[in-house]
Amino acid sequence: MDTSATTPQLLRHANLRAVLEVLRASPAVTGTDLIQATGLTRATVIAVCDDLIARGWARETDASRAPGGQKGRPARKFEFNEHAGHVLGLDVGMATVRVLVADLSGAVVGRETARFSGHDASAGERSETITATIDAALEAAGVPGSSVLSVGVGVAAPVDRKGRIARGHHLGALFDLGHGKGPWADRDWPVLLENDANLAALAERWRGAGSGVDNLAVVLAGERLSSGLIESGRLLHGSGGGAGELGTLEIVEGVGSHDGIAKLARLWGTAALKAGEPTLIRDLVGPGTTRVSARFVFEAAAAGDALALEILDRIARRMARVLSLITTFFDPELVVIGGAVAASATALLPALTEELGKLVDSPPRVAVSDMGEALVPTGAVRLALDHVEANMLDLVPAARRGA
Amino acid sequence: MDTSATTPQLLRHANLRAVLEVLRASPAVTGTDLIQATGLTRATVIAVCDDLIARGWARETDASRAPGGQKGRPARKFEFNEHAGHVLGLDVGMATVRVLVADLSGAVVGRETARFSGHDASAGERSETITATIDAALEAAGVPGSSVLSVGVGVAAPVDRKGRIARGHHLGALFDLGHGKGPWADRDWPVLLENDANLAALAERWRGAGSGVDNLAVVLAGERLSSGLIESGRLLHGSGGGAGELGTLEIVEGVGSHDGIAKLARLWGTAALKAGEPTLIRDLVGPGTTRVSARFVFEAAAAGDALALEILDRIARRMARVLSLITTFFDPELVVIGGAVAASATALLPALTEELGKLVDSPPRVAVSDMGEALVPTGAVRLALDHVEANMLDLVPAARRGA
DNA sequence: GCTTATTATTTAGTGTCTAAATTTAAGCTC
DNA sequence: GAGCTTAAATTTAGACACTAAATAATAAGC
Repeated sequence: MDTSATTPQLLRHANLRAVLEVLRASPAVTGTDLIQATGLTRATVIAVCDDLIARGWARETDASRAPGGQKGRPARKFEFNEHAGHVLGLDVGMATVRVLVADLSGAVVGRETARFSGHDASAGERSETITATIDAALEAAGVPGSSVLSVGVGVAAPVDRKGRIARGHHLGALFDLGHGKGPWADRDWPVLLENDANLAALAERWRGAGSGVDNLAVVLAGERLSSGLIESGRLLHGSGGGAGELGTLEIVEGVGSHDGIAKLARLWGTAALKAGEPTLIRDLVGPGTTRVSARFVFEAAAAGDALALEILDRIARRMARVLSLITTFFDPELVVIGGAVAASATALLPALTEELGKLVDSPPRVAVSDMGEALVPTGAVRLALDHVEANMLDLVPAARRGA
Repeated sequence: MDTSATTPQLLRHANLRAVLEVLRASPAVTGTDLIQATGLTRATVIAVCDDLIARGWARETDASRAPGGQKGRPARKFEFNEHAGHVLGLDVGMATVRVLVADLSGAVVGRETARFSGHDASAGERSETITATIDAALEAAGVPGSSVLSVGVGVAAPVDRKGRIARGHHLGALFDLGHGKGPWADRDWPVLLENDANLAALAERWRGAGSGVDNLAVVLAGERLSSGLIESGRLLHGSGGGAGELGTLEIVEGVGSHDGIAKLARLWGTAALKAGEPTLIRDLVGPGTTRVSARFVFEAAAAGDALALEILDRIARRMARVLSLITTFFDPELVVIGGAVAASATALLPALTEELGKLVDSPPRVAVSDMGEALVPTGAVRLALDHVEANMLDLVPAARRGA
C-alpha cells in the first residue's frame, strides 16, 4: 500500500516473486503447475522461470518423469535452488553462543556451540568467540562465508524494529553486535538482531507447535520470563522493542517477580531443603549439598515425591497467572512454553491448564516446546530466511557473485 | 506480498492508487506536483488523473492561478473528489446509538444520537431505532443513502478480524448487526463491525493525541475498562477479537475488577458518604440522596476537597497499574485515556504518571482524550474510510452509480 | 510581437502480458 | 516404423502501460 511509482519492469518483478513463492513451497513443479498456481499464461510462466534460473534462484531438473505415465511432450521441471545461498542463525546468550547454518530451504547443514570465557569477558573477547564459532560452523558445513546472505541473531534484550538493542540495557555493554561491528566487522552480511523470545515465537510457528497459527505467544521460562508475541502472523515489538518483556509483573498478585520455571524450582527446592522437610529431593541432590538444581525437583516429582509435586503445582499456578494476563491482552490461539527446562515443563501442563481455565473465560491452548536448545537459533534462521525471501530479487546469489 | 498474478492493467491500477493517495493528502495539485510525488512521467500522470476523473474519484479545478505570478502555460489542477461518496460511523452502545455522516475527506456533515427504548428492548426495536437514527442523520446532512460507501460500527464487545462479535457474548443477543441483517437488511452497504475501544484507538491516531504515533494504546475507562491497541499502525485483535479486553484483571493486586473511572468514583464516593466522612461531595449531591455520580467527586476534588482528592488518587494509582501492564506487554509510545469521564480524567494525570513512573522502567506518555462522545463514532468513520480507501478502485462512486 | 517559461499533448519505442497458432517430443496403436 | 494422440514449449500478433523526446499551447515579460 505504499505510494510507489511503477514501471513495466515492476510487473515482471511481481511475477518473479509470485513464481518464486510457489517454487519455495513445493518440491518440483512443472509449467502447468505454475499456470494453475499463479494464473499466468504458459508463455509468461516459462519466461519467468528462465529469468529465475538466469538469476540463480531456481534450477531446472532433468525431467525424467515416471516412465509409462504421461503422454505428450515431457514437461520441464523447475525447482527452487536452495543452494543459492545460506543463512546463519545465532543465539547469543550471556554464557554461550549457538550457531546454525542453514540453506535457503531452511535445512540445517551445520551447527556449533561455544561458551564465552567467563561472565566478565570483554565485548572484544565475546566477538572473537562468536567469530570463531561461526567460522567453525561454516567450515563443518562446507559453506564459504561468501555464501551467507543474511544472519539472524537472538539476544536476551529488547530489540526495536530497526534492530537496535534498547538503550541502556546491560547487554548492550557486553556485546558489540551493531551492523558492521563486532563479529561481523569485516564481512558484509546483513545482520538482523532480534529479541530471543521473539525468535522463539518465529521458530514455534515455523517448525513447532504453532505451525499455521497466526496468533501465538511463546513464553521463554527458563531462568527469566519473557515472551514473544505473534499477532496476525506478525511479530510485535512495541515502540522500543519492549513488547512482551514481562519486566514489571511484580505488581501481579502471586507473581512476585519475572523469575522463570528453572529459577523458581531451584529457589523453592532449596528453601524446602533448608526447612528440613522430608523429600526425595534430598537424596537426589546428595548429602552435604545445599544447592538444588531444577532438574532434581522435576526428577523427584516424576518419582512421586509429594513436596516436589507441590512445588511444581505452585510453579504451574504462577505460570497460569502470567498466561492469563497474556490472554487478556492478546487473546492468542496458542501459548507455547519454551526455554531451558521446557522438556520437564510438560509435568506442569495439567495443573497449569486447569488453573488457567479458572482465570480466563476462553483460555488458549497451551503447549510445551519440543525444540529444546535449538529453539532460539532456529527462530534466528527463520528471521534470516524471511529477510532473504523479502529481498531475494535484489540480492545476488552466492554462486553468481562476482560473475 | 501475496502470490498474485499480474497483468499490464495492474500497473495502471497501482499508479491510480499512488496518485489517489497523493490527491487525498493534499488540497489541490498540479501535474508537476504529482510527477515529483510519484516519480512518474507527465504523460502518465495526466493519463492517470483523467482516468481518476472519469471514474469519479477526482475532479479538475478551474485553474485560476494567482495573477501576475507564474509564466508559462497554466497547469491543470487536480483534487480528490471528497463528494464521491460518504461513510457512516456508528457507536452502538447498550443505551444509545450515535451516528456520524462524513464525506470522503472525513469531514463530518451530519450527526444524530438516539436512546433505545429501554434496557429490555428487543433486537428488532433496537434495529429500528438504529435505522431511524441513520435516516435522520442522512437527511439532516442532505446525503442520499445511495451515497453511502461503507459503514463502521463500534460495539462494546470483542469483534474478530472478520467482523464477528465473539460467540456467546451477551451483546450478540441484544443486537442483530451481522452483514445484511438488522438495521442494514435492505441496504447493500458494506458494514464493518469493530470493538469500541479499537475504534477509539483509530480515532485518537487519526485526529487526537496519537496522530503520527504508530504504537498506541487507548483505554476506555468510563464504566468499564477496555483497551484498543495499535502496533506498527495496525489494530490488534488476537485470535477471537479479545485482545485488550481487560476482562481478567481481577488477578492483579490492587485492581479488583475491570471497573472504569466513573464507576470507581461513584462507588468510592458513595461508600465515603455512607461512612459519614466529612466532605464537600455531600453538599454537591444534596441532602437526602445517597447516590453519588462521578461528576460530583470530580467537582469536589476540583474545589480542593480532601476526601475527593484521595479518591482520585486511589483511582489514579489503580489506573497506573493497568497502564503498567499494558506497557509491559505492548511498550506503546503513548497511552490515551478516553471514555465517558475523559475530560475530568485530566485531574488524574499527575498522580497517574508519577505512579506509572515507579512501576515501569521507561513509561509511555499518557494523555487524556479530548474527543468526548465523538471518540468511538469518529473511529468508526475512520474504519469506514479505511475500507473505502482500500477498495476505492473496485467501487463505483455514488455519482456514477447506475450510469 | 517576440522571447521565455511552463505545461499539455502527441509520437515513437520498449517491456510485459495474453491469446491463438505452431512446433516439439513424447506415448500409443496398428 | 508410420501415423495418431497428447501435453507441453515456442512463436506470433495484439493489447496495455510506461518512458523519452518532440511538438503544441498558453501566459508573462520585454
